[in-house]
Formats: sequence, C-alpha cells, structure tokens
Amino acid sequence: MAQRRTSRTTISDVAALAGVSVSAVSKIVNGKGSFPEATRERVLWAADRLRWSPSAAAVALRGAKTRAIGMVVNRAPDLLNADPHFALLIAGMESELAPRDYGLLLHIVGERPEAEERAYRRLADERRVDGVVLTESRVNDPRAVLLRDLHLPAVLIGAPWQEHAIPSVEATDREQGMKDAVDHLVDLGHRRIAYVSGPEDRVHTGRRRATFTDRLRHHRLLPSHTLTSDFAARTTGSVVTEVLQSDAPPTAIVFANDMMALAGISAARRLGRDVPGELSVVGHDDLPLGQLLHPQLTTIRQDLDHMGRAAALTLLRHLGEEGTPPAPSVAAPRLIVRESTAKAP
Amino acid sequence: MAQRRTSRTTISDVAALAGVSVSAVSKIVNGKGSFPEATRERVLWAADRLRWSPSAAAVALRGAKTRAIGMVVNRAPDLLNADPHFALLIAGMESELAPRDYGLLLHIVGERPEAEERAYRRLADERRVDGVVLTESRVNDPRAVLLRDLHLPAVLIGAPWQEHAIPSVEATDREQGMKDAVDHLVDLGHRRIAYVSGPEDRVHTGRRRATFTDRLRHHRLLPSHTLTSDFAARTTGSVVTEVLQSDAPPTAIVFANDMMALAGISAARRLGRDVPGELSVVGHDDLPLGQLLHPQLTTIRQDLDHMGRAAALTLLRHLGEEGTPPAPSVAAPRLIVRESTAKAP
DNA sequence: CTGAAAGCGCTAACAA
DNA sequence: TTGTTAGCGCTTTCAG
Repeated sequence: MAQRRTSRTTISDVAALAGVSVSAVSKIVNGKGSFPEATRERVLWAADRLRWSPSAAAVALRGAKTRAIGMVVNRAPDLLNADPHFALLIAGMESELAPRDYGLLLHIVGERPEAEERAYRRLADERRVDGVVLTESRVNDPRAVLLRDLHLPAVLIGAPWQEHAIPSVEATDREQGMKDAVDHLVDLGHRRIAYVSGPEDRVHTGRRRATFTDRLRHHRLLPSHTLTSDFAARTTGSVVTEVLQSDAPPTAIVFANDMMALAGISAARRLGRDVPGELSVVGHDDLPLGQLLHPQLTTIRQDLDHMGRAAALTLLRHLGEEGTPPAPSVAAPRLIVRESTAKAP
Repeated sequence: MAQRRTSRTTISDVAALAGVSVSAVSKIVNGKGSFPEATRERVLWAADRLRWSPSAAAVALRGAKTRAIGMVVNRAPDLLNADPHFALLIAGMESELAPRDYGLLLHIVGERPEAEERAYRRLADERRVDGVVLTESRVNDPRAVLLRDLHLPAVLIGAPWQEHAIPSVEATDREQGMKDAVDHLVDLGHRRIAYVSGPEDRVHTGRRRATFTDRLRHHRLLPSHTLTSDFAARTTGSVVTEVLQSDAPPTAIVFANDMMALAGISAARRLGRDVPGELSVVGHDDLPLGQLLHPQLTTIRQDLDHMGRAAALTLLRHLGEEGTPPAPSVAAPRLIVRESTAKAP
C-alpha cells in the first residue's frame, strides 16, 4: 500500500502545475538553460505558488554538496558559556553564510580529544557538510592531519601552527595590540608587568607571550611573571592571587582574554588591591561587557565578527562557491585604553 | 579548486569487501534482520576498515529523517554576544543531541521578522532538519502558525503564549525565583522597588512583571517603577539613569537578566550611587560572570543547561526517536543571594 | 528548445 | 537467511 505521508511537494508537482517537464523546472530554477520568458515565468510562478524549494537531501545526494558548513567547538559547556568569544565568531560567519543559503552545523564536544575526532569524522563520512571552520589553532594540531585524511576542506581562524596544511585567516599585523599594550603600561611607569596566558596548547599562547617578552625587552625590561591559566575563572583567580602575594608582585597584568581579566580583577579585589590604583589590568578581545565593568576594561580589541566573516568567505571560495568575494583583510588588534590601567603606584 | 574528493566509499564497497549483499549490510548496520554472528562480524569489520558511515543525504532522501535539528536565533549579533544565555542553552541541547548522533543546525538572523520566517521556511522546505527548538516565546508568536503550516515539529523553551500549539519545556514553579527576590528585598527593608523588564513582546516579560507586582501587593506595596528595556546595554543604562534621578527613586531594582543588571549597576555607578549601599540589584539567569563582579550579583538562577537538555529530549521523543528518555523536570528558578543586595538605605 | 531517463547512496518490500 | 529491486527528489546528459 502506498502509504502517503504528509507528502512533500516535489519538483514534479511544480512541473505539472507549470505544464512543463521536471528537467525544465530544474534548469530554470538553477538558471541553467535558456527558455522563453513565458515558460520561465510560469515555472517560477508555480514554484512560488507551491512554496517549493529543492530538497537539500536530494541535491546533496545528487551533487555531493550540502550547502552546510560545520564547526566543532571543543570546550566544556560551562567554559564555553563563560566566554562569549565564540558567539561573536559564529555570528560573523552566519552573516556571510545565511545570505548564500548555507547552513551552519554546530557541534559542541567536551575537551575529550576522541569526541572531537569523532565529530569531524562523522561530519565527513556522513557528508553532512562541505567544509569546516576551525578555531583556536593548537600546537601540533591533530586536526590538520585528520582533516586531510578526511578530505574535508577547512579554514582555520587564527595563527596556524607551523606549516599547517589548512588555509587560515588572521588579522593583519597580528601582534600589534600586544605591543601597544606593553608600550602603554611602560609609559605609565610600570616596570613589573606580568602576563597570564591561556592554555599552552594554543598556538597564540606562545606567540603572544613571545611578543610580550620581546616588547618588554625592547624597553630593557624583563617580564615580572609569565603565568598560565585555563578557561576556568577559578584557575585564573588562584594564579593571580598567588602572584600578587609574592615578594615582588607585578603592578600590571596583561591577560589572554577579557573574561580572564575580569577573574583577575575579582581576585585582586578580594586581596584588597585596588584596580587600577595598585594594579593595572589589560584584557583581550574587547567584549561589550568590558565597558560595563568598573573600572571599564582596557583591552586589546580583536575584530571577532570580521574574523568570522573572513573565515566563512575564505571557505566558500575554497569550495568553489561562485560569486563569493575574496575575504577582506581583518584589522589589526588594537589597544583600547579605558579605566583599568593607570600610573604605576 | 573544488578538488573533487576521491569518490566516496559506499555501502556497496562494504558489501563487496564483506562478500554479502548491500541489503545485508544495511540491515546489519541498522540492527534490523537477524544474521549469523560470523556474517555480522565480517560486515562490521568491513565497514570499519573502510571507515564507512551511511551518507546523511541518502538516508535523509530515503527516509525523510535528517537527524538534525534546527534553531534560529533572532537577535542581532552584537546583542547575541552580549548575552551568553544562548550559549548555555545550546550547550545543553548538544549534550543530548551529540550522543544520539543528531546535529544542530544554527541560524542567526537579525531581528527582522522576514529573515526569521525565511529561515524556518528553508529549514522546512529543504528538509534540512527534523524539527526545531524555539526560545523566547513571544506574545502572539507568529512562529506557532508558521511552524504548523510548515509541518515542522517544534519544542518551545519557556512559557508558551496562550494555547500555543507547540509543546514547551519550562521549569517547575516558574515564578518562584521572582517571588523569592521580592521577599528578599522587602525583608531587607526596601519599599521602593522597581522592575526593569526585557522587550514587551516576550511572553515572560509580562508574566514576570505580573509576578513581581503580585508579590509586592502581597506585601501591601506597589511597584516603584516598572520599566522596559531591550537587550542593548545602552538602553538599559539610560532607563536606569532616568529612574534614579526621579523624585522618588527606587532603592532596589530587579532586572530581567544578568547583563541588564550589570548595565544597570554601571549606570548607577556613573551617577555616583553605591551598589548595594544606596541601590540593591537583582539579576536573572545566574551567568558565571555574576560571581566575578564586584559586588557579586544577587540573581535568580535559571538552569539553562537543563532547559536545553529537556528541550532536546522532548523534541527527540516527539520525533519518535527510540530510546529517548522522558525529559526530566527542570528545577524551579531560585534566588541566589550574593552581594548586590543589602539593607535599604 | 525541451523532455525522457539514468543514476546519486540508501532502505525496505518482495523473492529466492 | 540472504539477495534483488524499486524508488526517495533531484540534476544532467542525450535524444527528439
């Protein structure tokens, strides 16, 4: 028995209504052949009337293009939430994907590497997406090899690790913001400046720390401390607490991101240290949040929205999507001076 | 470019390697028929060796199930970013979806209604997802009708609007947190208490304000002010600034979410008002952020993670996904007293 | 110019 | 028990 479910309207319904063949509909809708204007109009009218759009599954099956791109985020949910960073990146990507009718398939896996690998593998094997966007480039990034094996086109947001086989999008003059931050602090008279970095496995962690150190050396200074934290506020808090209680505590700290800076400020305050009176703080990213804090956060602005856009565009071009403009260059990170930095005590 | 991949391994490759028919592979992989253990093993081994998983497109085309669910967020990117709310909801959903091999297709549309409608329409017409999760139930929610027309299964997170045709997941005893907040403030001696709500078109806006007012009446009080803001920090700031400069300013304000509370605190501080000395503040959501602020935020905790999980589970069951447990009930919102509330001045 | 027909990879009747 | 086969909805030769 021909069990008819809420039967979907198909291309043949449109063809029937327009009084043409299915192939005519296909061609007209995809702007392929050349047809008399009258036919074109009738077909388009019929498609519109029936509210028909081609089934993504059928198109994908036929042409091996899904018009979807994937992103797998390997951060624990609670830490993800603590860092609005991703939301901005995703929003940026979406603003380029949506108008081109591309979907974004998101996977949030924990920090377990095997879950991450599995996610990419499924994306590829099941042919769910045409390509993926990676963030948070890692040292010895296992994803580079994996994605090559999977033949899954990819674009990386951020500094590639060595000769990463994956094309990447980055801000021009990537280290400018950090240099400015160091200069700014030195100008304010700070001599004991510390850096609290994110996890060591991130490529940018090493880079930024190197820039930090180099720039201090440029001023004939050495880092007061270089510390490492993860994305948990608690970790950052205890690291900061410890260093502030050391013999020669820093008078200024640069943090790898705004949320860490906030956690740092919170820890300092708990020790009764005034920010910026006794301790200057510089964040990184410039989340909108920073302007609501007291003191308002001095931070290194990254144009996350544009990075997201650029990544999407780069991937789309790579996939051969026609009419995709080249990704515009992303502005260099720059220092936004607000209230959390002041003269050294 | 657009390097065509070495043609994908298909079910017939697996069948060939295992020396059986394709249907045998299909059945075995999907655990359908009954086969001798030896055959089963050989097939599974072959599938594994070839790293084969069924093409999502083919499966979808065949069975009309995509194993993907959709979510469209209608908030401007910058405001999205300002509110980590969604990230938590999404993470919660993912933790139930991922283990069942469901994907999450995310669309971020602006606040333009037509973009939103288009997104749902495409999701349905192109059969990209099996169902959708809605958030932020709206008054006269146009999505209810739309999704019914589209025959797109849906689950709503939050209080439904009237006889919303869409099943919804909600915390038990939804208004408990607000009642506790009011009681708490009254206990502290506050008599002039204001409420700053989110956009009027959200269902919960009206509900919470009603609860707020009712609970005050219970204490034989009237609201000092009831104000409305949108999700932009600036709006909240100016609303708060104005009310604090009025003749009889409130000594306590309850906000519709934590980010608004933060914006409010920031505005108060700019007027030189001490929080909580001169103004007590209560937030809503309990973002991790709240504990890093100074003063730490007193807030109404919502279990966003569980709401996300419950929504996913409910939808999956609705879709007939076997082995999906019923969604556990979501704990009632409750007041977390921290430092932003204190005795009335 | 237009239409008929062959699959894309998979599942589920139906046969053997 | 296992294999054969007919489509799912679409695009794309290839005839007409």
